[in-house]
Amino acid sequence: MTTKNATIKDVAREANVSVASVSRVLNGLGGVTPETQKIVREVASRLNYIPDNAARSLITGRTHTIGAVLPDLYGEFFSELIRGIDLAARARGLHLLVSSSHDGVADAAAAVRAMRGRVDGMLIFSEYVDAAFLQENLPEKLPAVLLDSPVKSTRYPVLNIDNRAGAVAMVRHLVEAGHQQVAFISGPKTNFDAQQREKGYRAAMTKHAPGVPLIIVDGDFTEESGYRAGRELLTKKPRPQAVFAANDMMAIGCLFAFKEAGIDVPGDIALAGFDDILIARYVTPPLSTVQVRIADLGRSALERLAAMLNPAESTQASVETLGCDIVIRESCGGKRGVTVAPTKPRRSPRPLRT
Amino acid sequence: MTTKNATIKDVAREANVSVASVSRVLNGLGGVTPETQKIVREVASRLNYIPDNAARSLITGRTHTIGAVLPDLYGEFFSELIRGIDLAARARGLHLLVSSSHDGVADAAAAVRAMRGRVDGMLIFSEYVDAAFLQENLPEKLPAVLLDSPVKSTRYPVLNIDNRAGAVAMVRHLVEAGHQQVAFISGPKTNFDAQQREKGYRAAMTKHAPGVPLIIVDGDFTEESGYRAGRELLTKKPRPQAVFAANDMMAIGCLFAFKEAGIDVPGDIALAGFDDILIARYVTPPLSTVQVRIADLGRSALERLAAMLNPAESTQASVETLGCDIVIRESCGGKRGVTVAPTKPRRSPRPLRT
DNA sequence: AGCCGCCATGAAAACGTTTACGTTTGCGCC
DNA sequence: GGCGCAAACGTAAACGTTTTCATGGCGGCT
Repeated sequence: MTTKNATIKDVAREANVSVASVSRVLNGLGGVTPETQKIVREVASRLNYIPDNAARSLITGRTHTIGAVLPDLYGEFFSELIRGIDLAARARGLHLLVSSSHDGVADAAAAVRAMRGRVDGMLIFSEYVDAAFLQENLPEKLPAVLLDSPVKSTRYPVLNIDNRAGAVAMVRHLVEAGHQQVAFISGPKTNFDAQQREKGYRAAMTKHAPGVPLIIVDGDFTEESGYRAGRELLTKKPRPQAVFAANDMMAIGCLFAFKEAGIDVPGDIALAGFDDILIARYVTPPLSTVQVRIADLGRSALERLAAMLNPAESTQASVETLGCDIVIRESCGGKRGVTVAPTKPRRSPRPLRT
Repeated sequence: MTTKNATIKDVAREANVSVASVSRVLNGLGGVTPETQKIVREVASRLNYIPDNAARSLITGRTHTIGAVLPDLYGEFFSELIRGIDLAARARGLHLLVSSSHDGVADAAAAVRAMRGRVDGMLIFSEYVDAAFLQENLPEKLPAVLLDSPVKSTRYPVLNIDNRAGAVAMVRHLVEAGHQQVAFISGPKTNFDAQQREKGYRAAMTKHAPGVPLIIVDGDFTEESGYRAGRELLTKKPRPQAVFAANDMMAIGCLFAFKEAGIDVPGDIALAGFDDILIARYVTPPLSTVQVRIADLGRSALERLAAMLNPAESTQASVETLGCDIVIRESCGGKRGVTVAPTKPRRSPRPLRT
């Protein structure tokens, strides 16, 4: 056993051929006799030869690595997203360089810059990116795909979650289930998802419950804000028949406020959230919500990016939108466990470690 | 704007110095006049020069990247672990190459091999690794740290969660709270964590409730198996006074079985789990459990690895163990919300996206 | 005044590949 | 038997750095 790793030269010498031939064989370029190929392969595996990626990247200009820049995501959302990306990347023989937990635009910029030259393309998921940001921090010709972003770029494809349609579907369900007065607990004003969800609520109310006054209480996506919103809603007269929160955590906070006040859910008031976090099905009563197919988002984004890397596949920037499904559980008094929109089986709760 | 990126040669030419001097300035090696430094820096930033990582790696043999090979982890555990690793890596100027969702030894082996030459070191978290696996798949001299692994290696440091001590602490708490007959729902027989937790249960019972017969029901970490175990436990005579499940999901399944049977928790029977998953505090009653500081695990592992990369810091293989805290909630009738073991503030539930 | 040594700098080798280009070989065809 | 062509293979340049070593100049010391 030598202490240094074998290089292509070692293989060439040992196989009595030139380095060019070794390279040709190992990259399957052809122009080499089957016999020579056999010998080269044998020697290569005998020496346990692995091509040096740095040298290869240097000459080819490709790294076979894609970078993912993600914000400070929590729990399921983060893990599902990475899962989707990772699986798709592996299927394409790409590696995944991750930089997560970015809070603030400077942080995100640093992450993007640090990846320069290390990746062939980037997946960027950050509320801080806009056209100027990209212009400034992204190398001229680097392919990139934006996730869940309001940016409309002619250069980069954007993949969004159809928050608006999800919200519309849920409001429609609530109204059709007999709850005309649907109140809404909004998310942070600056958050893109929150904005879209509120738009969906407004649009759906206008369409499916025309003439019913809108009730909107501010929230910020935290359980705490949901709790406060819940208490506030109980003071409204007339009391709304249903509450739709812009995310599950707020819905849960709201649920606690109702419980505390002795208000029965769904008997006295119906409740629904958004995201379908794992907890949603474990609170009492289980929470109706809008499910987002996060892993799909990651997978689609990666495939989109992979297509850009391959000059053969012609691609153009576009904004694509991934649908949501509504999941009806007891909290809104619907038929239990019925899923209304077309849905895919979802990963069931599982142990942390297998 | 040229179409190609500036190289060190461009900078050298433009600044009327040699490439060597540019390199020296940009790497802060000294031996260059302040005036020259100034000029070089100016030119470099004017040309927007970014050193090519491939070329740099080729000559230095370092990538400033570490690889993380992870199994099919779920939700919080995965995201917290990555968070810990990522934060520590960023602090050290290291990049993170992730390969997750590995099921099976072949999968893990492929992941490890694929990282060859792309990373300076590896973090390996997989129940499939053993001494032979490492011997076979890991390059001779590549530093690596093993997470949550039974492997005792003289070559690689191992970082474990102190499952045993956590279990002991919880059993002790249950017994001291007046529940002598503590039953245990075990995890998968082959799972390292599950084994350690069971050992802890056995040891603690022997020590703190000597003479009390052990009651152990099989489970496999799923909610379903916890439910079945719960039903089985209700048939035991005498009925145990407390149930300790090897993870939270089983405890929750068990809780549902008890609810269904009209058994009050904690009135009729106390209940505790392990992991402190987010759901634990949202079920009714909130679940007592053992908290694992996952982000800490990731951070420690990375720092350990970083130390190995630096030849200056002398390091030797060792097995280190990270403590757990027990978190007492209503499900075991303890003083509500009291945390017994020393604990750190934990990230509170937060919105999926901020 | 001469010498020694240090400091700033430059020239060039080295890292391990891929690939453009040139050379040999074998073969078929006239 | 000579000629040309294609297939197989080799040579060497190129990629963009870091780093070793050599060189020249300058100041201080004897």
